[in-house]
Amino acid sequence: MSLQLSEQEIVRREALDKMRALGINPYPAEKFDVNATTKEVLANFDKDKLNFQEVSIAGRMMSKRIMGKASFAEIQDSTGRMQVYIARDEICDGEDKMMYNDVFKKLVDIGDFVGLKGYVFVTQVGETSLYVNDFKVLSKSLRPLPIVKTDADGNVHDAFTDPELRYRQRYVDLIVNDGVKETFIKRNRIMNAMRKFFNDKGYLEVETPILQPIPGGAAARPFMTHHNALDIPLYLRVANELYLKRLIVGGFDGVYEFAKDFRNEGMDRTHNPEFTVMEIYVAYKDYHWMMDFTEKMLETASMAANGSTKATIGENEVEFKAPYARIPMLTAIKDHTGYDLNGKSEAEVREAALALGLEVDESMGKGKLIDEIFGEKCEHNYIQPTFITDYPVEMSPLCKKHRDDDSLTERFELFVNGKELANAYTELNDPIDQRERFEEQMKLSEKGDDEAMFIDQDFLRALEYGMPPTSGMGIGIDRLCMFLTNSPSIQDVLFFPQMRPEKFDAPIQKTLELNDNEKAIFDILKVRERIEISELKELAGLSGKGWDKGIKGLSKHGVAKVEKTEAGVFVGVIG
RNA sequence: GACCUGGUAGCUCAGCUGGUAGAGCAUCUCCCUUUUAAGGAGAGGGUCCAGGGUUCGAACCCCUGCCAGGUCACCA
Repeated sequence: MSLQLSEQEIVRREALDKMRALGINPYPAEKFDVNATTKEVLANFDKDKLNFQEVSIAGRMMSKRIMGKASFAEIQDSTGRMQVYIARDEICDGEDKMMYNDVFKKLVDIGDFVGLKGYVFVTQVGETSLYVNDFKVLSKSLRPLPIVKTDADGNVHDAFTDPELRYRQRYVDLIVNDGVKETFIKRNRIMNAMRKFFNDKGYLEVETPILQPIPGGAAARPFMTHHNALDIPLYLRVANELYLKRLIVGGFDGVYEFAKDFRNEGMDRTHNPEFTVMEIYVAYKDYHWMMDFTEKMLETASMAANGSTKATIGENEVEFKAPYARIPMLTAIKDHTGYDLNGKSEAEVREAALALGLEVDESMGKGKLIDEIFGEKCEHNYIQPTFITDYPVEMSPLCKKHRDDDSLTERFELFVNGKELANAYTELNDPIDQRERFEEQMKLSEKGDDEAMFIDQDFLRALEYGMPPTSGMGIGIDRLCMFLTNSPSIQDVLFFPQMRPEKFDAPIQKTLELNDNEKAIFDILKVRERIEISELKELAGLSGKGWDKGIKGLSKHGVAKVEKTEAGVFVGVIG
């Protein structure tokens, strides 16, 4: 081990050894009984009632202010931080002042876990604090934490802000940055509220396969993997739609799943290769019903997150209170471009797209063109939650045709803050129509569309047994959390966003400037690691002088070592 | 994938037209029983992302690469 340790890391390792030398276990096994959190104490302490007189708290030491025989420190637990007062003669019995002078003052560092017992009081300056009379080391921290401070005016000093460090070392981000935990707690509250909303209606939470032989249910590029025992390719799911509908065929009235989906596509502020989607399917409903349902669900989620149906998203104030505007797609296009595409031919739609300055190509059919116009000219305008309804049939191969117009489908997407949040259908349950739609997807695939859907024969078989009229909806949980926590990047609502793997330094051959002789010898040693000296000399093929200089140089650099043993003289690499 | 910006001490950042590295906090030493981002005084700490090039001399200029962030494209 030739780890490059910083001065501060060395100091902490030395402190660890000194603790052990003093008979203090820096990593004790036994439990430490906690009977209060800092949050409870700060919220409920009343100096007239004299409550919290036998308090036991535990957490990380986050600051230390030593003033001779007494000190102030801050302890951070899962709920927050509070100040503690530690006086030498309180934590040390009799003459032995080791616990204060050595352990607390010198060997305990910022970031160490400690357990503290004592009573709560208010200092002269008016801060509720713990008067410590017992002090125990619970776990030593070997790396220095960034020290983030907030002054009386709320200004943050030395904030830990580098996004790369924050995402790669989320644990540090969570320790030192206020508000990070809150985002993830809200995420949990949002999902719990949705779950309760569904369960209260009697819908069943289910789990369906992530490893799928056919990645169906969405137009997206899948991740591929391989199962050894079956010797078949498997895909990570891009959606769970087709499996959930099979369950509706099977007789459930409502099923839902919070699912991780995987798409092998680009990454940016709103896309992570793995992401969470909630999909729900309810029998005997249509997309109008689903709009009512979605509104109420979001109202509930917003209340759970923020205690309000209003949410601030960047510059915008968004109102999640139902009902939301419902605008057919062609109306939206007419509103924002002036073109009425109702009943127009593909050629006419293409003309309109060109006139609007869009890039179009021959492979784009009418549906794709309409979608393109909407995406470019309309989408970003919908800041307040808005249902855009009735999409062209070509764009929606799993959606039932519109009851009044068979060039359209009974589909809606919900837009919030100019971005798509949810997608829903009156589900296609006509197995013959479904087979034709899949076949159209095949044609697209043959034309070169690499995300056209595969034909899922088993799914078609299931539909042939009969699926009740059903409405289904999918919502991006990460995006919803971004909105409800006002996070500008998906990375802020994922604990561990995908990053290029970090390279950890290989300790060997760093900072070393080897000359040619040294290099010739070292190249052999890298492979052999330990080798008899005369064999090494022969393999290196150097002149007598070159050999001599090379091997001495390597020893001096500390990368190789010559050892004389009973069995002969050996050269080994020093890791 | 294209373009823009950045990578300097544990953290946040300075570093001018190139002259061989600086601050605050953290760390270490000493002094001090109630201090509020910070008690006082002093000290140590750096492969300036990596590799090449230009130059008497490079953290700085040029080239290549790595990593990250942003914008766009692709994509729900």
